Amino acid sequence: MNLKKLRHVVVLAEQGNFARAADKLNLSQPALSRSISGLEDELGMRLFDRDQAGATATAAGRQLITRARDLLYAANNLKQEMAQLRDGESGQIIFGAGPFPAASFLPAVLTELASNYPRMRTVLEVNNSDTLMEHLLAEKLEFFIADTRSLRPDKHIQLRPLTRQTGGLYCRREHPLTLKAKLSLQDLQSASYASVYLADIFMPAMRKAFGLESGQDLPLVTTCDNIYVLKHVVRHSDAILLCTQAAVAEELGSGELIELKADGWQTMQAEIGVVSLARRSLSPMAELVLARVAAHV
Amino acid sequence: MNLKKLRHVVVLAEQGNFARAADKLNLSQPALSRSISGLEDELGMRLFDRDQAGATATAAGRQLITRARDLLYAANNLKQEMAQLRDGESGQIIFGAGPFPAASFLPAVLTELASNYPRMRTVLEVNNSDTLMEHLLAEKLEFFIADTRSLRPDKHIQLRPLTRQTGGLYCRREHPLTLKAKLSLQDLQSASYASVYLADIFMPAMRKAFGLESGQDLPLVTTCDNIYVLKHVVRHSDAILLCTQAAVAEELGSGELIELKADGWQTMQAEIGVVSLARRSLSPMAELVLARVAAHV
DNA sequence: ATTCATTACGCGTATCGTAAGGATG
DNA sequence: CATCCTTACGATACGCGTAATGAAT
Repeated sequence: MNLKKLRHVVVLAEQGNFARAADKLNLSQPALSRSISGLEDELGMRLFDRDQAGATATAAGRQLITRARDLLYAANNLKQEMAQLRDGESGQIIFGAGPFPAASFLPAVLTELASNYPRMRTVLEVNNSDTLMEHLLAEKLEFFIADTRSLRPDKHIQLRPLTRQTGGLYCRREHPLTLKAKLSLQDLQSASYASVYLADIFMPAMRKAFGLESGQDLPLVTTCDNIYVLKHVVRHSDAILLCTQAAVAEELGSGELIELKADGWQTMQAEIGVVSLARRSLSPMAELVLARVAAHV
Repeated sequence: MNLKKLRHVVVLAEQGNFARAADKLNLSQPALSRSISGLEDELGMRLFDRDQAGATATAAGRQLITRARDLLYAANNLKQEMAQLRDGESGQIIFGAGPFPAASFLPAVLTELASNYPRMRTVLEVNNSDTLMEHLLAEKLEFFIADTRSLRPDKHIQLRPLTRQTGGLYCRREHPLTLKAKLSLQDLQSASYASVYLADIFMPAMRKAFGLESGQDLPLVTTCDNIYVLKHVVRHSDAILLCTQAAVAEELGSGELIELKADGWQTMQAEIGVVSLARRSLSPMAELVLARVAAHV
């Protein structure tokens, strides 16, 4: 007994005639005849009485048909549900992002997803890479998008490079340093900074960029993984925001924030990539999200 | 997508390993592998992530599995239900019987069915042949068992002979005619009778048996299709019961009723048979009932 | 080397379509 | 003879098992 034969039974009962039913099933009439009598043999009962007028379901046939209808309906639903899942028309995707992606391209991606796939639930966790990695390994996230430089290679982890974002120093228009024609590393060293949480691995590079000795600390006054919070701090204080350009593109455009450039300052680059579990395939929805991300990068 | 593949998915998810799942499915491991990846291709999604540890369902896989379980459960129920229907372990059979079968072998048949097939619903309509025929043609009955002599041949009707029952005249022990050594047709003519409803077609034969002219009426005082009612009348009056011997076997055995025999009286015989629709097959339950009937005849 | 899974290949069964064969009005 | 359904027969597709292959520890 399989779904195909059940469908044959149902359609035959509806049409009351082998030829019409076979036609509707895209089947030759003898094939339908065999299919039905095969099922009858299997069940050990007549399901239809045949005569020149056509076919009429027996009592057993009628009982089978009502149940078979339910079964076929459920099977159809299942198929549709799977198709929706595949096409991102339903279902849920949980992923993570570091502060820079979350502040640059991801808002636009989420906006697009929300309008084009209204039935798809998207959950985004914005956090620092360490926490994201922890959650990924616990399978709380399907993947995350973040600066991948601090990630140590791991065979359980799969890394897909996405884009580079150039870093910079950004301050408010009224910042004292904007008055100077030229800035030196000395000027930068004496300023105070706002930045996302920086992994220890970055510290040597940062000290080098700022011309600091290995014992000296970076002049960070505000650390927060939420770029929007940092932006607020920088707009209303003399702290300088240390982040990627893409994360402040809007404020640079409106003139709210201004980039500071100093002689000898080495521009740094964030390597934004997709991090996922090596032994877990990405769901169709995840692939869909990543495709939209790629389009917005 | 078919039930077989759904079962494969469910068992694989349960076992978490192709080899064990294949074993449980009585399948070779490569066959299961092909089955799963075939379904994955069909649905356009990965359902399982594989590695050396085994197979783990993806989000889509997990969703499929929960629905597939329901579907397989329903399909199994359907199969069992059909088997029960076939074996008479459930379901309903509605059939009819004339007064003579109802008073002779049918009580024993119904008793046996009730104890051996307690989950089978049996509905018996006891009535005269004309009414039974009407109900059969309206498909209110699946078949009926009755005296078939009055039935005119009809291509829509199928007739299966079952048994003959010899007719006779039965009265109570205290009946005046029992005092006479020998009875003549004259004696019978002056008595009064109780009988089931007799079709017009029988009248000439009855008149002949009683030695009556074609104008004369049969001396019937009580007509009822319920033999038990007639028996009561006969036990408490001088009416003579005209029926088959089988219908009064018990009362003859206990001596409550006595058979009257008259010179020149021609014994009549009821032709008991099964009447069903020619273009409707009998259900397995009907066949079961008829098999038990045959054993009791 | 062992333990997973997949791919290759040959085979048997199931299912199909065409064509021929009843049965029935 | 027209209209049903069933049987016969050859072709195809599908699913299976065995054996070979691949990947990972």
